[in-house]
Amino acid sequence: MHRRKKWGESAILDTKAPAASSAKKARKYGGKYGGKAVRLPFAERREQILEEATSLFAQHGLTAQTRAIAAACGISQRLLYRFFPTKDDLVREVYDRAIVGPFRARWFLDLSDRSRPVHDRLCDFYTDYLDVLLSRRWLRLFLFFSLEEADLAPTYISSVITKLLETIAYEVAHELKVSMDMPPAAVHELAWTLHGAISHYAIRRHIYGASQHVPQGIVVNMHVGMFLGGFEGIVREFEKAAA
Amino acid sequence: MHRRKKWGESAILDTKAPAASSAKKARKYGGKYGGKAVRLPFAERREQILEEATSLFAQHGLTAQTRAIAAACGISQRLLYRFFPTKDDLVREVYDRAIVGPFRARWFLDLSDRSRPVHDRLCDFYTDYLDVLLSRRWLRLFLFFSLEEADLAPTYISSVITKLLETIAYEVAHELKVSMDMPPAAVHELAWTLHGAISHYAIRRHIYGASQHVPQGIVVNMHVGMFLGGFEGIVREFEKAAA
DNA sequence: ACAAAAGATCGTCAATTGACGACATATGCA
DNA sequence: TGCATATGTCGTCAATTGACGATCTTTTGT
Repeated sequence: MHRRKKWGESAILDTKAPAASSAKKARKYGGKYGGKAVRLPFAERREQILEEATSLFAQHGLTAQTRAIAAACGISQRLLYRFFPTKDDLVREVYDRAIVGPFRARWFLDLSDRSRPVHDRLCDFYTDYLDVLLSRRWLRLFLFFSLEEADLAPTYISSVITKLLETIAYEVAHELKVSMDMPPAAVHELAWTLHGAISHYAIRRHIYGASQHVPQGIVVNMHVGMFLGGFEGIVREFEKAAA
Repeated sequence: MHRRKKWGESAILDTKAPAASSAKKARKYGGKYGGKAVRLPFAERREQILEEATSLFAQHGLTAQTRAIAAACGISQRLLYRFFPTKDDLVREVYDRAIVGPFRARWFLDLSDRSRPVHDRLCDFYTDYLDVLLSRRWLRLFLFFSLEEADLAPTYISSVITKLLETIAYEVAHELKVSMDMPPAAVHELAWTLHGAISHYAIRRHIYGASQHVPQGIVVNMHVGMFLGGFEGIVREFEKAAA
């Protein structure tokens, strides 16, 4: 937001909307349309719109303009409304696809595979999780949704993440042979110390532009090691405090 | 963003701009002005504007309208431009005041007070830090700035936080009597495991609306305990890997 | 070949929004 | 008292933006 952007020079819509017609507006439909866009079948065009909308929302927030999305697709703005009744419908579908969609059911299986050390399972899981979910695009989208659409984000958090936290906590407890006699909320907070630390690592990398120096593998290892190293002590302390 | 908001019913500017004049626009200046706002000295009005702007930016993002800010102050929109040449100038000053301002120099002193156990120092520090800095308002503002104004946020992170991370890491290393023969970036990542975990706790509380069940004091204790419990092992492992 | 369906565009409307010129009124001070 | 100055408002402009009626063009089925 440098000074006021000069009128007509949009920061987002720089792809130059499809020819504003050289002749002012003399002829109405002077024989031929600008008809440039290649004709695509319904489903395909719809995918393309969702894809471009996702990118633009991730870059500029949910306020990214419908005109910019159309320009990115190489189509007229009006055409968007043949696929989505309102911008809000488009926004919601982007949320379902790009936020909730990428979650992998396989993660739960791999995390529960007790034939491998839990340390390795956690490192592998978070390496994958960072690449697939905690990417720059996903994170920016998620934060924009959380900040601007308070009613959508919680859905995602509560259901899937909770299950993930419980899986992690119980797998670690099993390998360390400690019992977890604490209320569910406490179990969640315990697992959040690892999950939150790694999530924040992704946030500072992708959102704040920091933590670029130490390789990701080392960082993941450090976080997992810290978690496993402190886990038993915390559980014992919790049981002592509860007694 | 439910459906399309009806025209004229702004989600943000609901304070009804100071009387749109009952009579359509018949009389131009019909003898008396609407002159409602109490007259304030320059500096005082300026403070008020910054305060209201901060609140609105935190709630709705940096796109909150100048008209809404003016309405919140009970003044005309035009008056804002007597204090800030452009909206962008207002935004930047809000950043300096509300983001960078609240940082306490005292934190560094208290963290370095070796007459107290480092566990207590860390718990006290993060309790205060959560209340003062990682509040809902500060966090939302910081995230909006990070997402929408990529050039401002890094300033804050790099200078102050780095110093904080180093202080914490070295104080813990001193008490645990371990040497820290590792590159600065690694020291930072090490301290980030605690600082990031707590920051993320604040984010999920204030931004995602989660983690409301376990009392803050317990959570802080858990994070600090986890950090101290895993610290030594990680440092040793790092030294082994480097050898 | 030809009409209906599907894909795509033009032009425009009304609300929003940052900015500002012109004008009004209260306050302080000589 | 009287005017210069500081504080404040009105009205409006131009660019932006979601939405949509009216039309045009290509494809498809018979």
